[in-house]
Amino acid sequence: MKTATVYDVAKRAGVSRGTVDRVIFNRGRVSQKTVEKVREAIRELNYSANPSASALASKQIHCFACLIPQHQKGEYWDVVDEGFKHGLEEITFCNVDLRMYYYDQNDIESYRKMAAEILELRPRGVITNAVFKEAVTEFSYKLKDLAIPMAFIDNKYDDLDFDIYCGVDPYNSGQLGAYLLTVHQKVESVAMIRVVRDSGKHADPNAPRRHGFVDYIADHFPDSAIYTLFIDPSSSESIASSMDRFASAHPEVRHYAVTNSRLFLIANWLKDNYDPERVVVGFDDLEGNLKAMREGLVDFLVTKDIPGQSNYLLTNFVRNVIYSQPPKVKNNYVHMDVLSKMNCNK
Amino acid sequence: MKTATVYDVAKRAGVSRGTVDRVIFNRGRVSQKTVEKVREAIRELNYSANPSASALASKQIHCFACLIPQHQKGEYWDVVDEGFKHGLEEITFCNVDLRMYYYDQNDIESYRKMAAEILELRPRGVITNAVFKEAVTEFSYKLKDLAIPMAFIDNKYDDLDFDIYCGVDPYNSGQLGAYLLTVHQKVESVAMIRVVRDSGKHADPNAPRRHGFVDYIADHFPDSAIYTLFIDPSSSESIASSMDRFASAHPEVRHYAVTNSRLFLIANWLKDNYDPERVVVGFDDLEGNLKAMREGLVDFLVTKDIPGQSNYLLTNFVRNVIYSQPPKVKNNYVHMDVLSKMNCNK
DNA sequence: CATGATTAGGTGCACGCGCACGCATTCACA
DNA sequence: TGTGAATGCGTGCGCGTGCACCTAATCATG
Repeated sequence: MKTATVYDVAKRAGVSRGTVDRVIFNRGRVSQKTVEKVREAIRELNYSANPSASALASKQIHCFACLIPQHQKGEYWDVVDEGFKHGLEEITFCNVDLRMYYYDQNDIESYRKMAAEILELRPRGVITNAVFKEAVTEFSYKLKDLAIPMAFIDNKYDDLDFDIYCGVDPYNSGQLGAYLLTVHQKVESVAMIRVVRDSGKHADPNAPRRHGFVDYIADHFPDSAIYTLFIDPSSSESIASSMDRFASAHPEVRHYAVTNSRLFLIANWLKDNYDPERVVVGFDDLEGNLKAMREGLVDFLVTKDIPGQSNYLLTNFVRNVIYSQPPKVKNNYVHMDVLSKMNCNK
Repeated sequence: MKTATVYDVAKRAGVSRGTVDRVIFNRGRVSQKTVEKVREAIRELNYSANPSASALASKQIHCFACLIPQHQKGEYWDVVDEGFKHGLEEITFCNVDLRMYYYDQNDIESYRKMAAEILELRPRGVITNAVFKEAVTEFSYKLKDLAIPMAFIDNKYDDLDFDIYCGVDPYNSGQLGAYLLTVHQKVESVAMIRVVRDSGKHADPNAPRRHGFVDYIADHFPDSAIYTLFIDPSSSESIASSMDRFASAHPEVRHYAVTNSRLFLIANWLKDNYDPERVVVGFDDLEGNLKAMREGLVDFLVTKDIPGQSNYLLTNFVRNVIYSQPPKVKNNYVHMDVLSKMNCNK
């Protein structure tokens, strides 16, 4: 079965190809009556542009902007970034130019500054994550004024307007971590390791995951103690001493969970203080975390396909925007994956 | 940066576009010297055809054939099939016609018959899985004679010629299943449930997985007994009675593994004879298996992205064949995934 | 050496679309 | 009523390929 072309639509509507083109792209210069005739013909013939021909003919470069946290090599957002790069390659034929912008997770003003730059760029679409409620909300409203669609990656604010989202259900991921930490066991006390942050400024993005974790433990082991332990990522000596202090204060604790993505920070301590009885669970398959797992220091990692997620989001978002179609699924909750020493090699 | 076109290649090689075209598609009618000049120019300019323009210009329909086991709705190969369908949609602009052929897993002659039909069709490429060593080998040789490339899905024969493979490492998956069955526990005896087959005719495709499972148990629990229990998929009453018989003969066994994909066959028995102390592990996220997991009858499922795997294989294979490029990675070992009650909802 | 077949290579067109340009007709306003 | 601007619509070209068709040179053969 042959698909309809602009020419078919034009013939059916009794106009020329140029007019059909103007209607499709809302370029104006068409009378209301004609617009409706053309729309009708498009609907009747179920016309949609041949993507190959579009890409070939259009010399226009579709500019998209992405605003995510700045990061070091190997960190969580670095892997997200890779996924975007990879997705970009998949849609080369769409002539997409993806501009990356990075903000400082501890500085809401840096987010605002980058957001302003993006607004000036007037891209066809924007991807960002949910961090500073206030700043993201402002940004979202301004984008809406300019009719620029927006997508959330990794986490989102449900009350804002966005086209598409891709990420895991963080509360559920916390529950899964707790399940794996305690499966087939009796548990009396659990240590939950957090990273100190300049937390006055913004909501901790890991909070929902932590809540899932805590709720699961409380539900299934109501008599168990949950200790929270803060470590400072900027100093490895301070990490070791924090861990030492905790371990000697609570020698009975065998179950450790790191609810953020940086389990690798305590890998050295786990190695230097190895205890075969200890159970350790972490999140996200960063290279450092995987290394710790291969060394037998970690029992389970809860993760997901991080680059796959950003890849998926980008390619779908771009397609939606370029061909002005609504997303098939707005909220894409990615599948959580469990890694153990037996399946942690890519 | 502009990508090179055929025209650029032609200019560089000092020939015309038509000659470049003949070289790329091996249409002959070009002297050896010129062929090399053109190849050289292609390499230097890192030329690859613009997929949009190719798709637009080519009216040719690329016919591919796929030969996999016949199946019922919801079974393993049904999910594989879905992945192919989905992949086909992603590459609509490539004008691919994928013809599906199905054989009877218990009848090597049915494989031969379908293979013969495919040979007559002369497709651009063939996808199949490794089942009947003899028949697949014959098929592979005949395809090679016709210069038709071949891809393996799910499992493979390493000594045959194929372009690309996609599947899990089955031995490793068996090990992972054993690990999850026994993690954090002392194990004295294990039941391994198999499906009776017309096993004289062909090698059991699940053998490597079973070996991985058995080896892991033997390595980590040398004193543990491993019992093998056969069930007959065609009769649910016989399944129940087999299970009953085994359970009363070996009441001490708490660890059950189903090493094929049909854990769902014993779901009813597990429910009717529920034992909170029992640990159950299975393979593959078929709908029936997931249902059993949601009902709390199964502790872990080892699986992978089944449709994703076939989708990936198809899209890459087609691209390789159409643009006559070698695959980036020939052996694609897909990541194994662990499902528990906490992450078994899509 | 004549003749036809074969080999090596070039050229033109169509694919479906985006977009720049061009040409009428109508409208606003002096 | 004349004139320039705005409106409504049609046409032609080019994007990079694939492929059918054409030409010139070479070769085999009697």
